[in-house]
Amino acid sequence: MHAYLSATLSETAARLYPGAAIPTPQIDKPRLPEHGDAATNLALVLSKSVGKNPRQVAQELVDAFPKDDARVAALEIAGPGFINFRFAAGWLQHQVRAILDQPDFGKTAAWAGKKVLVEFVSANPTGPLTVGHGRNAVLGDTLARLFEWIGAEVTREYYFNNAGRQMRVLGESVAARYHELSVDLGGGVGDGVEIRFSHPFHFPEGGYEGDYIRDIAREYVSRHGVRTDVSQDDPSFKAIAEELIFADIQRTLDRMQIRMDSFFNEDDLYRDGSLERVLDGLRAKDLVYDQDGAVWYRTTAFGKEKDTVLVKSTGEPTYRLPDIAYHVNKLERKYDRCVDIFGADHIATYPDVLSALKALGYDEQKVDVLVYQFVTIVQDGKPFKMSTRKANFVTLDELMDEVGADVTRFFFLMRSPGTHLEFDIAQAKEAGEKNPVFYLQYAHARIRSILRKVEEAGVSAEADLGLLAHESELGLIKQLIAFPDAISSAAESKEPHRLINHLNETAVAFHKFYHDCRILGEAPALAAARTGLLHATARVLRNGLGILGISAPESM
RNA sequence: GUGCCCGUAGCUCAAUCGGAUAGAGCAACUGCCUUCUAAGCAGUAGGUUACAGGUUCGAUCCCUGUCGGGCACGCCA
Repeated sequence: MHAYLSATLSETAARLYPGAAIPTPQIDKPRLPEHGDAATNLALVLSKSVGKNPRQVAQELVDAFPKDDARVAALEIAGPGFINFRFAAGWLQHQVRAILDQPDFGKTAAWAGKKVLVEFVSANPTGPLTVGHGRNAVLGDTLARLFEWIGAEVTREYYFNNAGRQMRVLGESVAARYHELSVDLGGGVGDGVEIRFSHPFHFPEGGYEGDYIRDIAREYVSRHGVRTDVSQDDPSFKAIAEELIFADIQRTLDRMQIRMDSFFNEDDLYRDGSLERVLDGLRAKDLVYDQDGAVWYRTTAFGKEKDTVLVKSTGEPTYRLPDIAYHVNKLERKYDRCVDIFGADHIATYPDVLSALKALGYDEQKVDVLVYQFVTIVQDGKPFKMSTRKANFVTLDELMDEVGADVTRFFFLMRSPGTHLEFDIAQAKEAGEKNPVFYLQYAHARIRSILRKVEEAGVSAEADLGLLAHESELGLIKQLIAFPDAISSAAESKEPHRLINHLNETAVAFHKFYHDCRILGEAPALAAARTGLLHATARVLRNGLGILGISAPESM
């Protein structure tokens, strides 16, 4: 409908004002129902170039508009020169049939044929996922789902590093706990027996203090027994830590309905020469130079105050070099769009990646970054500073144990990514009945319940949808047909909360319908028509909740 | 000190890429269950959109400045 209005307006304007440049008419949904079902500001935009006042332009457009009564019931001029359209009831009723005919109603082909990579979570396997990771994970996965609904072919990728200093400290932390445990066990010989290790052990500086490290140590003992000959830096400690922690992370993601398509190990970039290729390429552009034994990236050439080290004097790259190489790798894999999900703390790093990509001859416009603001954890009414290393955190698993996966996902999605999200643990735990996610689920459950009763009563499935003329019925239909636009808007803007807002409005429209219109007890033909409308509404809610990764319960 | 993000009802947040009278939820108050789920509905109250200017038909949105909060500024990741 919007496309039809826009195109017709465009033709009308071109016919009226042959010389003028006609912009693509913008069609909005007015906030107030008195302003009709769709509105355009075209007259206001044109008034200057045409040299007439906006109301006059609007009048001329309305007079010349070839009104198709089957679609548009009325055109009105309002305010400073808006043109408001009212949809024909017959057209609205017909849309219900269209929804009923499409199980995946809401899906569009806007990005058909596009390959999109969404990289998210990307937490190194040093500990369980915390609520801090939750926003990243849920935003990334929901964006991936949104992109799929506008036709894209999406890959979910998890980028990780298992070779750095943090992982070394992790392995040593496990080793230290293993040593303590072995002493407690008396070397496996018996309590109180003193055992001797051939190498010294100590808890590392800045080591990981969480209990999960002890769990890993216990698993180590159960697999290998007590070995007095290993040293603290034995690779077996890091290996088992990585294995078990990764398994834990994937379990957590699984609980949240997140399934990765690909895990990308940063170490591959070291092995296949990618880092050298990036350095050589940048050096050829005179953007890389050596100084003080280190290799520098000339970021001052792009307006930064200081240049940036890419390779330390120790010969070890900083994280920025593999970051660049990783994005080169993504673009080499021929993705049309590479979306990164970053917390606000990484906001300063990606301009370097973009400038390097451009310098190397890649289209950096294909890289698209969603930066979300931090989650502030509030516990006992006070902000709570988290640290994985100090074991000072709330894990996503603990959170889901308390409030469930649906509430967890919804909570991270309901706010705009750009604003700080306050996560009050106590409030989330007590959320229960008052939680906003239940409002949506309840609407769906209520519909399903009615449909079960309707089926028992034997209401005919053959519906004359032309009987849907009540204000609440038409209002609900208008809400339903806006669903595909809500999806593409949320996807294009990378703001999933827009879909939540829309679904909330849909639930409001349904509850109003429920309040005003009954089914059982009505004349059979009307009951059948309303049953059709309920099926369509349930479909929109179910599809919408599916995009959010939240269940649509049959009953509550 | 420099850069980025944010500032909207008592609290948490919306406001459809500059649109018409700035909206929800929670908290407060008033009504509605003999009828398909009251986890619902209807209503009342709550605002100088931090502040001061600017751009134009029109600004919560764009520009400048001030104040306040967060983050980043390392041969850490």
